Amino acid sequence: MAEKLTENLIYEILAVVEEIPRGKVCSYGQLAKLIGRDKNARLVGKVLSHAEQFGDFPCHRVVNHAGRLAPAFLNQKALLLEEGVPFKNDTHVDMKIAQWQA
DNA sequence: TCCATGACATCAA
DNA sequence: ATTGATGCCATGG
Repeated sequence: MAEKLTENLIYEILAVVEEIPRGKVCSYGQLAKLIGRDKNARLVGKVLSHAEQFGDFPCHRVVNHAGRLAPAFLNQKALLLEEGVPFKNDTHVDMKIAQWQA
């Protein structure tokens, strides 16, 4: 029973997350806007935190607006590196290049 | 219903 | 770059 966060919302977010091309990343705000809830960036994060439980989603391709990685996602950096995402340093992605353009 | 929390965003200093 | 404050919306107790 995973659908606690408005099943509909989850579907919209995950649908977009799945669309993120390899080697690219997306910000929560950008994602929120794509699903029609530009103010619900937090919801996106909350949903993504559960996304792994719903199935296999590239939640590691989702970072905050600063290109900062998730707080409890140690493998994220390695995963993104594997996909060819350019890092500015150990904690930030080069959004300038890696941000996904929908 | 009210209050607290949150993998956020944006601005000011 | 870092910290603090404010906004925004949904969830859970």
